[in-house]
Parts: sequence; C-alpha cells; structure tokens
Amino acid sequence: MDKPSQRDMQAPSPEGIAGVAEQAGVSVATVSRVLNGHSNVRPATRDKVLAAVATSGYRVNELARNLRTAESRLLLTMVPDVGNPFYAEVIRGIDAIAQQHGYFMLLCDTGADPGRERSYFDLLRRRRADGAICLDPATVQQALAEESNTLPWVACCEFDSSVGVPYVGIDNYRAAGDAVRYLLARGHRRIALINSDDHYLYAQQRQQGYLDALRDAGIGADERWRLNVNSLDYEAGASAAALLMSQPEPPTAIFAVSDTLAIGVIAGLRSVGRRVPDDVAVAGFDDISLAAQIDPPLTTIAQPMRELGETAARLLLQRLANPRENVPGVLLAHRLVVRQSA
Amino acid sequence: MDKPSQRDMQAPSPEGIAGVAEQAGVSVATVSRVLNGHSNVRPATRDKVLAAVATSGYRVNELARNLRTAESRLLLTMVPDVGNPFYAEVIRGIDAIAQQHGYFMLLCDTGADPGRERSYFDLLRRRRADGAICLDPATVQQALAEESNTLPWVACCEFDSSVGVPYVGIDNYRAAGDAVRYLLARGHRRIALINSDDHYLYAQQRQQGYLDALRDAGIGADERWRLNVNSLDYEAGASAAALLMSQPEPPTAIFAVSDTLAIGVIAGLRSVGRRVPDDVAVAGFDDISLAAQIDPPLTTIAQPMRELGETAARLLLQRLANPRENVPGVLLAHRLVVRQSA
DNA sequence: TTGAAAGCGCTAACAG
DNA sequence: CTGTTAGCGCTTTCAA
Repeated sequence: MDKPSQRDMQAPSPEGIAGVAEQAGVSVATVSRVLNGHSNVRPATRDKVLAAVATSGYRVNELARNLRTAESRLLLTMVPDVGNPFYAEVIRGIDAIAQQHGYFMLLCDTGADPGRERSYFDLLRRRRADGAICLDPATVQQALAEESNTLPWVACCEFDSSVGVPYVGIDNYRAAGDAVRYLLARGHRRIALINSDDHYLYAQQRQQGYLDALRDAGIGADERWRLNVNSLDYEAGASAAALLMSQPEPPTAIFAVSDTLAIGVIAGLRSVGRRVPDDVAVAGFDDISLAAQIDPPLTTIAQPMRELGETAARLLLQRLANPRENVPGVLLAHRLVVRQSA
Repeated sequence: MDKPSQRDMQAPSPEGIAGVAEQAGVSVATVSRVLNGHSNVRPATRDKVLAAVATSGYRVNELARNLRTAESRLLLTMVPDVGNPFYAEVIRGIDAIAQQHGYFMLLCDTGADPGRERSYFDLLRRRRADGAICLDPATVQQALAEESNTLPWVACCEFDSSVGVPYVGIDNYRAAGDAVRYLLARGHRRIALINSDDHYLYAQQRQQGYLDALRDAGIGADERWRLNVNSLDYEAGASAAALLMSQPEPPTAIFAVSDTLAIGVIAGLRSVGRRVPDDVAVAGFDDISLAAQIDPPLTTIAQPMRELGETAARLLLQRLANPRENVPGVLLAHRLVVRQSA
C-alpha cells in the first residue's frame, strides 16, 4: 500500500472562505463582502459567490468573525429562577427582541446567589457576552455596579434607580399600595403580607407600600402579620399561610408578593380548613397565566412581564449601540386584576 | 493644546496576554500555560504571572481562545416552550451539568416551529455552539437527522429511537398505560384522552398506551373522547374539558398528557359545574411542582424532569468528548403519583 | 469594483 | 522549564 504519489494527489481545496473564493474565482475579501451584504459588489460577481456558497454548503465560522469584530452577539440573562412563570415570561420578551436584532441569549440561573452572579458577570469581561440583563436582587446588583459601572448591563424588574444603571420595572410601592387599598375597600382590617427575602429591593418597596396604605387608612400594622420567605415556591406560600393562621388573631386577608406564593397560600389555607375568599381573602402579584385558572381565580397585581423583558433588551441594545449616550430608567404600568380570591 | 511630544508619550503597554507577559517578564506562551493550568511551569514563574494577572485585572479574551481552540463551549438547547414548568425543570438539569463541565447554555425557544428550529440548528454549523439538545417534536428532529446525522446533537424527552440519534426519555407507552389502568381500577369505563398535537411522537405513544390499556380491559375507546390540542396552555385544557362535557355521553375520567393541560381541565370542569373527582376524575402527566398545590391535588405520572435534562447533557458531552463512540439511548423510570383528582 | 495583506488575541508546536 | 513563531478564519483598511 503505497502512499499516493505526488502526481495523484488532489490539491486540497482550502476550507472556509478561501475555498469559496477559489471556487468563485474571486478574492476572500469579495466573498466576505457579499456574505456581509456590502453593496459595493458587482451583481455578476455577487452571483458567482452566492453560487459557490450554495454548492459548497459553506457556513461562516462565527468564532472567527467574532474575534475579528470583537463581539459575541450574545446577551447574558441572569435570572434568580427560570422555573418561576413570572421570570419565564420576562425571558421570552428578552429573547424575542434579542433575536430580532441578531443576538442570542445566554441564560443563567443564578438562584439569587451573589457568588454565582458575580462569576456569570465575568463573562462580560471575558468577552463571551456583549451585554447583560440582570433580574437578580438589588444587593447583588449594587456589588456589580460598584465594581463596574463601565460594563454594559441593565437591570430588569429588580432595580435601584440610584445606582445609575439603566433599568426597567414597575412602581412597586404604588402597586403594593393598590392591592392593600383594594383589600381595605373590601372591608378587611387584618391584612397580612407575605413577602420575598428582604434583599430584594422590590420586597422593601412593596412592604413600604403595604405599610403606608395601612397607615393612611388609620390602621396599625401588626408585625405578626408580616412574613418574609426565602423562596417563591408554592410550598413557601403554603407554610407561611399555615403559620399565619395558627396565630391567636389571624388575618382576614393575605397579600402575597408573588402569584406563586399566593397559589401556595391558597393551598395552605385549604389544608388548614379555611375557605378563600370567605374565611380569608388572598391577593397575589404578577398575574401569571395560571392565576386565572386556579380555584378560586386569583385577584392580583398584573405586571407587563413580556414588555418588561422586551424593554430590558431594547435598553441594553441601545446601550451597546451607543455606549456614551445616557439610557434612561423606565417604569411600566401595573394594574389590579380583580378575580375571586379577594 | 499640543499633542504630547514623542518624549512624553508612554510606551503603550500591550493589551491582553502580551501585557501580562511583559509585566511578568516572561513570554506569552508561559502566561498562556499558567492561565490554562499546565503543569510544566516553575512555581516561581507561575507566581510572577499570577501576580501580574491580578494587578492588571487581566481577563482572557474567550473570543480569541474559542477561535484558536475551535470550540465555543456553548450548548444549544432547543425547547418548544420555556414557559412550561416541565421544560423549565428539564432546562435546569441541562444547565447544571453543562456548568459543571465548563459549558454555558444557549437557550432557544422554538415554539415547536420547524423553521425556527432549523435556523437555530444552523448555529452548530456556524460553530456558535458545540452541540445541541433538542426537545422538539420528532417530525422536526427527523428532518434534522436526515440533514445531518453528522452534527453533535441529542434528543431529550421527545425522541425516535429509530433515527439513530442519542436520546433520553421515558417509556411513554407504558406510562400512559399505567395511568389508564389506574383509572380503570378505580372503576372508570368512559375515559377521555386529551393529547398534544400529533406531531409529537410522545403523543402518539401515549395514545397507543391509552388505546391498548382500554382494549386489554375489553373496553372500546370512543373516538369522541379523544381530543388533540395544539398547545399545552391551561386554556387549551379548559376548553377541551368543556367540549368533552358537552357531549351526550360525557366521560367520567379525563387523562391529559400534561399537568398544565390537566390543571386547565380542572378549571374548565369547574366552570361547567362539574366537581373533581366526584363527577369526573382527572389524571395528568409530568408531576410539576404545581400539581400538588392545586385543588384537588393532581394524580399524575411523574417524569424525572431534572434527571432527564442532566442525562441529555451528559450524553451530549460524551458525544462531544468522543465523537466516534456510540452513545446509547436511555430510558428513565416514570411513576404514578396518586393524589386526589383521580 | 476588486485584491493583497495585516491583524483580532490566543494556543500549541517546536526548539532550545 | 521557557521562548519563538505560526497560524485559527475572518473582516477591513489600503491600493490598484
């Protein structure tokens, strides 16, 4: 078995753009131009190139392109919990806009863990992502902000307007107030609050909204009716509800800062034999699609989830396109959706 | 304002690895070695480099590294619907394993659209992702398989064992049979099936399991009790249930191939005044965390969601590490979880 | 309108 | 153990 002689060997046709160039009888520069849709190429030449691309089945190596253009066309999305329907919907909004602008989404579930978030954030410095959207707790974000106001990122849903990072969200203070005022209007006086972990800024804002609405109504807020849970799981809501009901003077209404929590609350209430809304009213927050399906259908504060994500992506893209221009913070409207749980 | 004279200008210290090399007084090769943890570097040298890295705040440019090593260290995950809790949990499993092996996840929501899936799949050819995990309908996957058995991808949850692509999933036929046999054992004879769109292979398999279980019990399956819906939304389940109940001889039990559907079914039943499980029993599929929370708690077939994702990622990683080795298909165990809806 | 050539920042032979 | 050097495959001046 001899090695093929020199004469028999095919000149190995070059790979990549060079192969296409050779096949089309043009230079690599020209191939690159038609690939990138530059206009300064004679139609006939363009056709030759396109034909060569088609027959060779060539695909551009974006690894090379990315190095050359110094961009990854990836947007990093950091979210505390992909499994939460609220975040899932926001993510969809982000993805839609990203795609629309030729970007893909690198999704990272941080579990709201500062350590993980920091290391993900480092992806920006390593140029693996061009920008980031952060849905994580404000405490985490502040750390990021100190470290690098210079890196392109925006805050979504959870934000601190004072740190100087572009953001999109709702007015959590007013939204929570709206919920409480509704409960008050329905005659409730003993209103409990089941809140997220306090390192979420939105949790603090919603609590303040709750507190102030109560105070404005001339009602004292019993501390025993205020609970913080460290996860938005259904289970967390269920056990919080049970705990609330075990008190000597239990609340007649419960406001939970997340629909998932509220759904858990309803389940928990049921398990301790209370009926909703007759024995105790329940209001949620977010208006995930499930809210309308459970029994009883959930009264809640609707957030424009999709739009929140879309806006975050747009803000980031804008910042990427024009790094020096100031990107504003934007507040989207919430609304109270009255169903049957309260 | 004069331009700084030649004498005043700082020699611009080189960026990147070269800067670190200069600062540490070694060559770029050495820097690269310590950065990549190669062992053949004298400790003293290593320390010098590390110090230079630390003081300069240098971060490797992964765009360059990726080009050089010809890998993106990204895993593409194509899923029909990120919003579905079932998929969300599978995704978490994938992400966990990917991270653990130094990969990140590119998440793409295909909406089960063949066109979108095809274009995402092209990311592999363009070297933007090293491999892909596909949760999309088998019809779509078959198209991919024909086009390129050569590209590194695996099927997850939804698979066709005959196309020769590595996969992980459960035995859908048996699982559906188990659900139906349980309903039969509870005395039901009129059992409806609310199924996914038929282009999902799992839908066909579950239907066959349903049909055969009925036949084995000597019961004819009325076609009017078989419905296919084109989305797994709660709403789809709700309207399907209402439709079923409007028939002259409505079923006494409903088996839905997804928990989200089943939850919608329960809501739909309630809206037409039927009680679950007294008037009609409902069984679901997946055992998402929500299943235990709704009223009544859902009887369902549990899938090991997390493990499904983890296994898919491992399979893919294995295929990536050893392209010529045959990667097997793997079937994970399901189980019937009896709660109160049936 | 087209081509030649210079890198993007890194890794990995290869040589010493 | 360390340094020199040749690319990875593309885009983009600069000239023609």
